[in-house]
Amino acid sequence: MKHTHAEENYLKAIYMLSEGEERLVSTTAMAELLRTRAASITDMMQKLHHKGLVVYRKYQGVTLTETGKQSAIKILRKHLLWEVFLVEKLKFGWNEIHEIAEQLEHIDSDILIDRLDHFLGNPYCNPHGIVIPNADGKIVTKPRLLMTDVAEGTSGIISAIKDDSVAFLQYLGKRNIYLGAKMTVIEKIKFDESMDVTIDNQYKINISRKITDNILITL
Amino acid sequence: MKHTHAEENYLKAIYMLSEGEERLVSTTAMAELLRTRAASITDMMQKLHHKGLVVYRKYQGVTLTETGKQSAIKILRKHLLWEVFLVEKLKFGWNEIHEIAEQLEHIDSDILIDRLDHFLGNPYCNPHGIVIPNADGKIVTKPRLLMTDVAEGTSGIISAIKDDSVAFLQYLGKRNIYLGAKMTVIEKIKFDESMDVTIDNQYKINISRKITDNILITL
DNA sequence: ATAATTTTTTAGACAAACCTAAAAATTAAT
DNA sequence: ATTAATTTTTAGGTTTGTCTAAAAAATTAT
Repeated sequence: MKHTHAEENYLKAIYMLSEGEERLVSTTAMAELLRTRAASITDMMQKLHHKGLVVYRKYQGVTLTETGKQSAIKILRKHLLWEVFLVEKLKFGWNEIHEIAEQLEHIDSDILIDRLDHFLGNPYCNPHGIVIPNADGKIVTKPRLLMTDVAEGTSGIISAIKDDSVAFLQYLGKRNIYLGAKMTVIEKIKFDESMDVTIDNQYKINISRKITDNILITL
Repeated sequence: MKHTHAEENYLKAIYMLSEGEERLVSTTAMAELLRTRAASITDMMQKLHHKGLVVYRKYQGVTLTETGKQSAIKILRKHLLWEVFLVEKLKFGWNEIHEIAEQLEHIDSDILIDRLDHFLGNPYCNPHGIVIPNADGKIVTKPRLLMTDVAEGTSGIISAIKDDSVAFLQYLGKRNIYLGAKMTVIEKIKFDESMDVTIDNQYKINISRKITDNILITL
């Protein structure tokens, strides 16, 4: 099913506010998030109810139907993949990407998203660490480890960075540390809590405790 | 100035139909191109006239004002850059890209386009050889040469491919020949009219007359 | 030059997505 | 348990972009 621009925004908003659960979402909460008026929310909820995308009962709030949820997840997937593109390929800072991704998420082409996903190396999550739903709408949450706690000899895929300051991002860029890269702990140095690691099995670098505290990996 | 989705489509249509010249564009021509009705065109032309983007006189057709032309060129630039992205980065075939680029061209962010342009290596033209206007709306047409006619020792940037069959595109892909690559004629072989060339000064390959007939370069 | 044809415009409607202001329902407070 | 406050909905209106059908202008044919 294809939705209008506006419908997509509402579906995504409900999904965000109910955090993937069954929780009822209130009209005012949505109005605030979407920067619109409560009356507009009501209008749209009635429309989406008729379309079978939400369950809406007057004065009670809404939940997504399974169909509606799948649509919302698809939009979210697009949003997150474009965010990865903007950061990893176009070198945007993390603060600048949301607004642009809000536009890009409405581009309608399944094959485009497939290819973008592949082009980006099938990233596990966006720069902020939010897990990207896979092509069939499943959200596979792998356990994540703080780099600091990884044992010697262990490899993992860099899947999120906690600090999003420009300084840190530049540090990472210079050392070719990027989302989706494979990082392997070669040796942990007790003295200063730093560690020697390799990136993509290629070259060895030493990263300090401050750095390891800000990198999350999936095994 | 910011325009609506629809306004942008109309501006681009006028620009396409007048081929960058002052030529008057008729209502029916636009209706056909935009797959809409003549009455809708009239409505929009009156609106754009009020906004100062076109000069419209009843029953006489429209032309773009300088402002309107600059807007149209900006949209075209975005369209063409996204097409390069789709082909060069996401490996789309040339037939599949237009529809997607029609959507992407409406994404509103100057910085996004700047960075995309840079990411793509500031391409001179789209895969079909249409020149991409630069950031300040100028269309710089460099003379283009058929590869076949290039003298030994000469280098140029691949700027268009005439044949867009899947077979040819695959041939190019395999040999790492892509839009924007630097091609240098090492030796022209009289016997079969083939030539030895290097791609990006890196490796030498031999390309037949049939190939050179389908590659255009700018010096 | 007049009639026939085609093109273009006007007039009036409609759907989508929003709004404001007032009414109704729910929730909180005494 | 009423009253007060808040939330939500309804009713009616606006803008954008589309449409159809009819009128007007321009073009082409006789």
